[in-house]
Amino acid sequence: MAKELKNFTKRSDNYSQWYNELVIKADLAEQSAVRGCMVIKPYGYAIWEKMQRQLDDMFKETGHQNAYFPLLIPKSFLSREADHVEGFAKECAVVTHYRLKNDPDGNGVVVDPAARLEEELIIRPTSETIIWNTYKNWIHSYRDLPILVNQWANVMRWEMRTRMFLRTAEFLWQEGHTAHATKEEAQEEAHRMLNVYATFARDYMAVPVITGVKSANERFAGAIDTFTIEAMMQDGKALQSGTSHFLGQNFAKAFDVTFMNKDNKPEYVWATSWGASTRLMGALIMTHSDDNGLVLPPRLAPIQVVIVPIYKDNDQLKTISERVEPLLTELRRRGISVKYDDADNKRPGFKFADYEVKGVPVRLAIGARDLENGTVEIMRRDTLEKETVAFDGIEDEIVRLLDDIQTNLFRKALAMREAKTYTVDTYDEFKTKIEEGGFILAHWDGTSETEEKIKEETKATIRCIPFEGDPTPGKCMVTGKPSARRVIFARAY
RNA sequence: CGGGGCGUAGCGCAGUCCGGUAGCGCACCUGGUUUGGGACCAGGUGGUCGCAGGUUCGAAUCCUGUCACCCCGACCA
Repeated sequence: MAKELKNFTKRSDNYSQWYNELVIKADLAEQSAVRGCMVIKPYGYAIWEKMQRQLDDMFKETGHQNAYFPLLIPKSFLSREADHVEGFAKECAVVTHYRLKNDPDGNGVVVDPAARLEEELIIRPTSETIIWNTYKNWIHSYRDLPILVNQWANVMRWEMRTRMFLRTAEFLWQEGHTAHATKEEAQEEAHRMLNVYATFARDYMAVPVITGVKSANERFAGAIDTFTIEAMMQDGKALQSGTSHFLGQNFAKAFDVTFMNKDNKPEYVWATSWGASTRLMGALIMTHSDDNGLVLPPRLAPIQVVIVPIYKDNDQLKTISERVEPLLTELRRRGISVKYDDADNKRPGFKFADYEVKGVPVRLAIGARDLENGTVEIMRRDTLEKETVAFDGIEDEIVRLLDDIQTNLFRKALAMREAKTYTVDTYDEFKTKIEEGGFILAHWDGTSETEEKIKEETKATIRCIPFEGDPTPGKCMVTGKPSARRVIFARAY
């Protein structure tokens, strides 16, 4: 076993440390010089780009268009919606000046006190306020509706504790902001976009998610309803991976956005917003990866197939390259991203280990022995199984294998979640079980007080009130009061 | 903001208790041999020891101050 792999922290030893090392060793990202911020490296960004492209296609298919709004938001905008301020005020970065000058004492530059802004600007923690301030000018009549806009942007939330991809001070995301003439239409939109996220998670990330609605405590600041997709990581903790909000008329009222309906009566506009961030990268990493490094689902892998030649001299390399050339062309023709790594400054063993850490789904190795026998060695990253197969017709085998890996990853993740999902009826049992990690289905009386008490005593929160699953009513495990149905509890990231 | 830790070469660390010429591994450079699971040998480059004071003939080491960063809590996607 290779030196570095031996030093690689195991999932079972320290899950957080394993995650951190993985992000760095797989070349996804690193800590930046700025507190709580992250540098996304080219390989990590390539994965994000694939996610972005796919999500963007799905947004377009559901009738949305992209636009861009400013990074800076006047402070007064943020205070218009009461709950919204409450939720974000504590974590906002604020721009107070617009100029620097040379330090009179000769110590570089200082903020020029003469250049103080009359009204401070907030670096957006989310864009509802600036967007609704803009929508006011866009919407006059029911004929202007709906507005279905999405923005790809960065936002900043000054978190006290950060972790790469899962919680960084600055993060990349998309935020959809829609405006509708009726309540029903807005509610439908919020559900539609939640389903887009759930489909994306399932079909592309191979991450099974539970869809549901958040309790009042966990609701987005300013929303009437927050819908969520919740995923389970391998340590049993929950990760909120995307949210969709039904905002009612809250922002329309705060920013005075009305339209004339068909009856020539003014009405407040109904709204939704929905977002998914680079946190999805964290979900992807933590769901599939193992003690050998990253494991990527083929549909999001920047490199789906890597081919490593094994040779003793240039003549051999030349023969192998000639053999491989038509295969590269054929795979690319089929839309498979393939890398032929004939770099001479790394030995094959190093390349094997390196692509494994980086999660490349399929690896081929071809050497003199294979040339003689008309074979090639093929390895799949998810199971690490290797076999030597006929070179002819390998394209079909690769296609089949990529497909199989994609399904297998989802199946494994789902099996893991099911194995760690428990149904519990008493609070005592709950307290024991929560220590093991995982999702707990339990009855809850629907009050914030009970939820708060459970959170304080066990660190577990209600992840969501699921849309699917057993809808049978019962009694709250804490208070014994009536419960409409079981909800999902877990400790969360 | 509370509680703990750390700061020494690009990275990971030892040296600090007990002051005496700055060390190790990885990486990097040169040459050679290698190439089917992270190669080996030989030689070499690279450090104001976080910063500022103080004690001392002499400080990475002792003292005072200060600044970072990391981990555990409170906050959160």
